Amino acid sequence: MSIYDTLNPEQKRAVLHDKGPLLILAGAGSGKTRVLTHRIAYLIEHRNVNPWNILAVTFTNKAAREMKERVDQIVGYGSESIWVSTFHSTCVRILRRFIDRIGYERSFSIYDTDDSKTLIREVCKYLEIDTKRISERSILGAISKAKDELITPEEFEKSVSGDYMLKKQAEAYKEYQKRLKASNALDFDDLIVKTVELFMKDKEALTFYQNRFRYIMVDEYQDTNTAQFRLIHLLASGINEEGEKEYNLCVVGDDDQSIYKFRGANIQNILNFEKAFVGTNVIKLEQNYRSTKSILDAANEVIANNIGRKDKALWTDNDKGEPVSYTLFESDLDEADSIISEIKRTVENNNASYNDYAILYRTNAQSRIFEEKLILKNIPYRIIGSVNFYARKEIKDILAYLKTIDNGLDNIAVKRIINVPRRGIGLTTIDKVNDYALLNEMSFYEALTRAASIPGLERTASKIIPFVSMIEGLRTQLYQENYDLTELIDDVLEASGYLKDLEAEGSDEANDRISNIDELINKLVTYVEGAEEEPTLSGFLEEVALVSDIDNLDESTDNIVLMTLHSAKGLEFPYVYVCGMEEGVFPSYMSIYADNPQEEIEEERRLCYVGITRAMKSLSLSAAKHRMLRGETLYNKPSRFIHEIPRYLMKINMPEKDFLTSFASKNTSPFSEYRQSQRDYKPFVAPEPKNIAGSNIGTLSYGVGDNVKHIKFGIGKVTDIIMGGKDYEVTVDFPKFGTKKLIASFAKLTPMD
DNA sequence: ACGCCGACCGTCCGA
DNA sequence: CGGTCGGCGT
Repeated sequence: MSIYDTLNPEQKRAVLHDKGPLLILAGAGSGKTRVLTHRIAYLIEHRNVNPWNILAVTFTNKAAREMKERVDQIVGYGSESIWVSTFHSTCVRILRRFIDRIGYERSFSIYDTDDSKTLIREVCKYLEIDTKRISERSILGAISKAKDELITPEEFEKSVSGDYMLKKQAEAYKEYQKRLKASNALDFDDLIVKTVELFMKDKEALTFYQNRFRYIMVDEYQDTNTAQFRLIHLLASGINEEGEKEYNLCVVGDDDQSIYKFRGANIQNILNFEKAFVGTNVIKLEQNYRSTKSILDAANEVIANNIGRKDKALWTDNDKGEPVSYTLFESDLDEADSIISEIKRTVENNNASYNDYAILYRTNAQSRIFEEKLILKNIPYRIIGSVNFYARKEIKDILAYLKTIDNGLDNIAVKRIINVPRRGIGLTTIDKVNDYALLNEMSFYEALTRAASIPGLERTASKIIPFVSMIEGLRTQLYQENYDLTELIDDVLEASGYLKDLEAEGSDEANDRISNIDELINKLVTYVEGAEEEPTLSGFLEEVALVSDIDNLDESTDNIVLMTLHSAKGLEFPYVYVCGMEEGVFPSYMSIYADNPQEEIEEERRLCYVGITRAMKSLSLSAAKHRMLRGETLYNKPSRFIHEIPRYLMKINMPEKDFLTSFASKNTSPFSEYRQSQRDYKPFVAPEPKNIAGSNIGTLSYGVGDNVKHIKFGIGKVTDIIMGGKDYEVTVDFPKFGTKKLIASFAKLTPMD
């Protein structure tokens, strides 16, 4: 009996697939990680593939780490030479070696979103862009979108015609990119873009990696953007010994779990994979090993409302389990309170432990209310993602010191710390130095070194010089032999006076900051001790830049975990609570009022599908009749996604008639009718209660008077709904086809808003 | 140069 | 609501 005998037939086919492109459509919980790891093992042990020739790309460090561990457990030898890493780390590794070929220095900095924001702010100021009219946010969004699509500043500029806003965005993109280059820095998107650029411009570098990566696996393929697709395509297009292109590319994904369109994910990458790679083998993994029947059925029913999916049907041999629970609370406070009390009760009755639970929500802001209750009740918890450790001020400050030492061209880093702690160097001084630097085409830091000769700085030069010599001193130390990186951070804290200032302050907040800095020191020590190669300052800084909060999730700690639905992708929990299931919250109002609501709502629905399929044993959904958002009370009706789950799969914790009428209640959004109604007040008239009788066969998403769409008859108006035996009979007036009586479950009528 | 305070504002998801 | 920014006084 071999390890491959434990696989189901489809899994086995995927694992034993030999050469050529392979697309694995892996439904939620269908054991895709298992397939990937076994496939790697199979290639090494039975196809004599050198582990060195395998590249596996994931989206998070956590996924990469887990894959490494699992491969290690089943492969006899050589697992350490398999290259398993995220898109971004893969690119950084490649660029650290070859980026000088496209005109950057190999010690480049990586800018995070904060740095990008600071930079674009400078750019807007320089270009005199009125950020009231064109927000920095929208410019950054446009730049990021362009980069995701591999559009250069020059191409962007050419593509815009008369539109003022686009013209300004093009200008800003150009200047932004120029300044990144001057700072020898890459933003997150650049990591991919510049690697593609390198491969396009330098055949030698490309061939080097094509020869190295003979077998490529990509996880979560549905979330790749155009740039990432291009990267993978380039890498996989190597020539084998026989002079042929083999495309030994195996991608795993699920179009139903594509939830990152907003950051450029291109669903066509998975939908058109077979066209992009001729001769693709497609394997569907449709057996779910994770969830109960009830949970899986609910997920299937919800996602069935999306059109244009790859055809697949997830099933399970698992027990039916408990029905999905749904509760409509009075308020967000009740919701949080009740969910936490319920968890506490179950855990205290020894029926589960805290780390069996996840509370999922649409937006990070929703975590606060839970956190307050959890602290109050003294329950251990962990919130993923709300405030990234590395986004904290004190951490960013210390890192800026390290970046300045590492890459003096990094203007954002230097400017951040030039007056932190206070050295009496104010804005006017900084502006003068900056002007001088721009005029003489040098970095901000270099201008600082010449402060004494900058006109108008005769007085403040005396404050700048000690700063420069401090940095120089630290830098010299760094290049000494046997100098330990962990000493450097201590020296920075000491020489800058940063720690002394905090200690002198003595407030709770200052003490918090000190312990955060201690934590950063710990991370540096861990890095130095665990580094695979010689630990370097650049190495530490890039590890820090590319880490996400989810990477540090430790499932063995006995905590309730709270996170967004996005962060939960790829995870599973015995008990899952999805809260805030209200129109305007989930699906978000942004999607409801978007230019293309159909498309955006479908993405929200996929997110809902992801949420539901995280649950193994029990799934609880909840909504609140009203909740507080930015100091305003909103009245939202329950989410359409609740409505899309058939009634028979749910246990509803309220009277049936309240459940049915709740969907007809008023929805107030701060961005549309609500604000408007405050200005020109119209008394609110409740909509007619929908003509739906209580039943156990599911509810309709439309009522009498609504416009609905029929696949053949088009749009019509519902004039009557009657209960007929075990189904609804719906009467609809179609302008072109007249009045039709339709059976609801067959007719598939979709409501028009 | 810097700290305080009130006005204003923006609203999601994330490596 | 909570963060940021700009004006003002020291």
